[in-house]
Amino acid sequence: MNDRKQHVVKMAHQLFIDKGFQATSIQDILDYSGISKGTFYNYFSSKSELMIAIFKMTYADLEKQRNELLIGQDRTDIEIFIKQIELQLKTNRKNKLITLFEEVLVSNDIDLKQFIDQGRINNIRWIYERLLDIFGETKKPYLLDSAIMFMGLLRDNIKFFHIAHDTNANIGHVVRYSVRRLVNLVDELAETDEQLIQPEQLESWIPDCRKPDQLFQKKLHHSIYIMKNLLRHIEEQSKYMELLDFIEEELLDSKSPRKFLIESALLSLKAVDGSVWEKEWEPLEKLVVDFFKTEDEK
Amino acid sequence: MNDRKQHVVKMAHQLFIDKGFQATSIQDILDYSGISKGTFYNYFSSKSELMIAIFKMTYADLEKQRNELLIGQDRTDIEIFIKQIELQLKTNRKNKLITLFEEVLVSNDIDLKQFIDQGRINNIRWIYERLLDIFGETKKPYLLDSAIMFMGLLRDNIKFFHIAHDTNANIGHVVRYSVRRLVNLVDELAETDEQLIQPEQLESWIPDCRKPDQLFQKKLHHSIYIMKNLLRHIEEQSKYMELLDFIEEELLDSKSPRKFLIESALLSLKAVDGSVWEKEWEPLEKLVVDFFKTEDEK
DNA sequence: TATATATTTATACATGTAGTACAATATGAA
DNA sequence: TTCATATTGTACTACATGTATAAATATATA
Repeated sequence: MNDRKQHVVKMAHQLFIDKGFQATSIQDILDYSGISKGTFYNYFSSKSELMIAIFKMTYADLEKQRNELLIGQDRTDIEIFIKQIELQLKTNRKNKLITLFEEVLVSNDIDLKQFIDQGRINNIRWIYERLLDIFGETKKPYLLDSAIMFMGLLRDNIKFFHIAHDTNANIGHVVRYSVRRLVNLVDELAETDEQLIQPEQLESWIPDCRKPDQLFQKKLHHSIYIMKNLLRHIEEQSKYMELLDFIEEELLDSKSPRKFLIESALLSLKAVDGSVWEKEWEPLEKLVVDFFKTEDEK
Repeated sequence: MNDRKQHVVKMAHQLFIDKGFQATSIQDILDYSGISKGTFYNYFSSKSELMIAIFKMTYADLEKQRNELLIGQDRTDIEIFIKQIELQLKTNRKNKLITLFEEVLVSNDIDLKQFIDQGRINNIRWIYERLLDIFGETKKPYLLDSAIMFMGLLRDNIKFFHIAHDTNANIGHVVRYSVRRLVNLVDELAETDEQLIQPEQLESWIPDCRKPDQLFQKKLHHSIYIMKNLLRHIEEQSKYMELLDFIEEELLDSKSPRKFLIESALLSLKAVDGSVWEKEWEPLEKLVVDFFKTEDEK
């Protein structure tokens, strides 16, 4: 990434921190960083992509600092873990990451959502592995559950502590309180031998080669789901339902989906009236086109 | 709210559930519910206001169902609490409330944010009070912390359980697992005598300093409800109904209720005949007087 | 039934946003 | 200097929220 681009990222991040993601327009970013629209879209294909760049940079930095805390230290020392969590919280606060996450999670941008979700899962995984360091193999079956619940209770403790005391200080106090709950949690789970989610599940959550495919699946399913709902009050709905089902099946289950059949089905579907319908039909068609484009490249 | 308006709310809610709040344009709502733009803006001043209407309706319904579960039951029975939590989760899922909350929290609409935040705090308070029923006064100092952490860990348990098993079923299993953690949490906090946030804090969260407190709201609503019933067999009832509605709305929803208008409305209402009526009119007037007295003190 | 009042519709309009297209211009290395 | 690449400026499309208003329609009342 060149200096100029880096500069835009920095300026945009500042604007996002000050005004929020949604409230910052592209024009704001252009003015604030002194570039033209053309250059912006040369760098990033959208505001979302710029956001991803910001997240990536911030998280790379966090990870680096986080690992530095471990250098030459005892991995089983829970005090180091506490310091790492505090670091993470401070980074979050400094960069308004939580707020930006939330904003972004609702921005109708599936790619961006995917990115954030993956980030969260990575974070859970990091905590899980640190807990494995600290509590040892014997507690392993309970540590994914513990990691998940720890993140949940920590987040809300921070949130409401902040509301109650209206201060950013004393975060350390909240972290220590929450970690004590975590320790108790692990002990109790081991004692009663209760497990909600197996740590092995983590492996299937990690990004792998099938990920883009899964994303496509999700998008397709979502699109078709919505269109089915729209059909509810339309005559001949069953015919169109069948067409939609056929497209989904042919694309997801068939080894070599028959392009001509799917295109014909799409055309028949286009005949349905209504502007809402039309607005939903288009992305479906785009999905199909993209599907066959990448299919040809293989 | 008249039938037509109700119909619009219903159709819009469906669209929000299917496509999300942001992704649904006003035009979509117009098409789907078959009204014109003029009518829409006659009903609601914005999409946000429509959203508030949806939230209010859904939550009123949830609260009703939730209380019905308690009728004739033992408040200390944790099984009832579990049923109530499950009900809440099901309502959330059915109405995509979590998603809509998140969407709305970033919509640059202060009133809407305020509304949602208050709703969350109310929820915490409700849980706190139920925990007080279940665990008793002796555990009181730890129950607000417990309520907060319970909400946090429950939410994430549900979320990741859903990711892991890709199913909406077995919510009950997750709830029970989480409630067992809650019980252990309360015990442990009492044993080690640790406290993060004092339950007394709740009181300061409830009244948004500009809005009347809940007790006042309840009293007002009750008083107006009774008076409306009395009006049933009286001529010009609709005029008086409107006056009553106006008073309630102006006192509860307006940032700076117009004293002169409310007093004038009260005077008009006094004109209704009947000794029973008079007996109900007086407490209402007292409520209003008290309201403006405390308002002036601020 | 006739008339006044309120509601609803249809349409045009103002404003703001994201993103595209493209010719003109600047920059920097061979 | 030349040539490829980066950048700019401007115009354009498309779509969104929300306002304004005259005309049509429905409702209540006398």
